[in-house]
Amino acid sequence: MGRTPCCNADGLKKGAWTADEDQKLIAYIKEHGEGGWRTLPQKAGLQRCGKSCRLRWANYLRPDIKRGEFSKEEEQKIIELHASLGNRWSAIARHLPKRTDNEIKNYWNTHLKKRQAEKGNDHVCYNPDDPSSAPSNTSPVCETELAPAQPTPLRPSSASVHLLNKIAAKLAPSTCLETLKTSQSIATEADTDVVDVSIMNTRHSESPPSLAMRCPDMLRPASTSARLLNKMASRLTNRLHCIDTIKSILSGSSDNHDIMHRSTSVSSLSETASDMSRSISTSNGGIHDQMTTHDLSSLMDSFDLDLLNNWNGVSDGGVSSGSMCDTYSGWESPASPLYDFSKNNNNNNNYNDRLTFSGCESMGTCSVGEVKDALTTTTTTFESEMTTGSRDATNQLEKYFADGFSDFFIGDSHVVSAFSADSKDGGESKAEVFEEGTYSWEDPLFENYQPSDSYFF
DNA sequence: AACAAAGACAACCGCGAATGG
DNA sequence: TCCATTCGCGGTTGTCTTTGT
Repeated sequence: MGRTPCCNADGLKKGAWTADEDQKLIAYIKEHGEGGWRTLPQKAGLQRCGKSCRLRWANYLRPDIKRGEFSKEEEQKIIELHASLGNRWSAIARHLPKRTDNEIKNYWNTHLKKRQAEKGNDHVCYNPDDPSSAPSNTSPVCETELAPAQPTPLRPSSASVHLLNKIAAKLAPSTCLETLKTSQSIATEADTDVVDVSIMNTRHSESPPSLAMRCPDMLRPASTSARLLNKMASRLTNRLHCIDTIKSILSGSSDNHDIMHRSTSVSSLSETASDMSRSISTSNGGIHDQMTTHDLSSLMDSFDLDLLNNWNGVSDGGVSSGSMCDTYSGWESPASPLYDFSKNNNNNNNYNDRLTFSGCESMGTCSVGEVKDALTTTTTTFESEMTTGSRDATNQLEKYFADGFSDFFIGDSHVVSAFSADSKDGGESKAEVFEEGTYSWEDPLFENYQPSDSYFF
């Protein structure tokens, strides 16, 4: 089939971007989010092709990009990754927080390539298609092995918790319960303290045999409904630090067999929310009490947030629109000695201003302020997109769940809903199971609903 | 000071995979 | 299932800056 040119050259500007163009692009994306690159220039008033806009945004304007000198650690990491992955810059970039593939590529070509050649490292030109070109002490690493599934912290607002719970509840089938039960029993055997969510991953150096390993069918590619949600997730959260969390939540919508994903999704929500809760509350004692109320708005108030002025995001994992299942095959084991919140529930600990998160290698560390930004952007964007229905993806989602979106009645037997935890639950996260029936968030007695069973993470 | 060469990096191009009607 | 469209990726080019002569 013929490929249409990415843009009509007539009247479209090329070359260096001006500050004015940058501002237009930033303003548009701030308001409407990423995506729809083909129509974006016209809507944003830019005489550029969509592709140019996307590149400009992705490689230069995105707020979560770290620019400037590469550190020694980053250099070393690039060298190591290049030895394994070759010129797969996007894959390499996933391991370097806040660095773009283009930047890494340029840095390699202008600095490291020559240096490595001078050192006589023969893997400079490693070709993944030609294993013989690989260095003797390394072996080609497949994408699914190296690509980090990057759970990122999310602490939704109370409203967002509801929204996400609605989705999680709608998506979670009764079979999810078995996974939850299984994972809980495994965890009990392995660690009576705190269940690490990585227990449900396909690869974690210290995990017991994962469900996925025992049930390969669980990792089937996402179906149409999953694609729908993938699209929505990417539309809604491309620029967000919490993209992977939401992505993992939403990716649990695969139609039939990927229980693995679904259970991971539910636990990811609660796990990361719990981590976020702990990390923020322990790093800033002044807001701890507010966190226990599940009311993020008060938390935001305490930070004196100005949403429009808090566009300084943090790294996102990037969206690979078609590889959700691939990239969610496992959590990356942190290479650096990140603080493991899942093993430390002592809220009396004193933390530095900068926070680190277990299992979030791509994120590295971030400050309280960055967490705040991520929360702000995530919750406001997610809620507005969900509630206004102004975007295609949202419309599609609402259509998809037209029959009772506001309820969380699942199938014909159970309801599973993931809740973020607070101190009342001992700092843990839980999934609750309700007996058969229809439940409504709008019900004033909602808080009195009694689950028949609860599972803690 | 003038010019050329090299370096650095933003931006572009084309391909292929993913997506959706 | 087909096929037009969209998007992401990796290679390459263009342009500006720095360095050397």
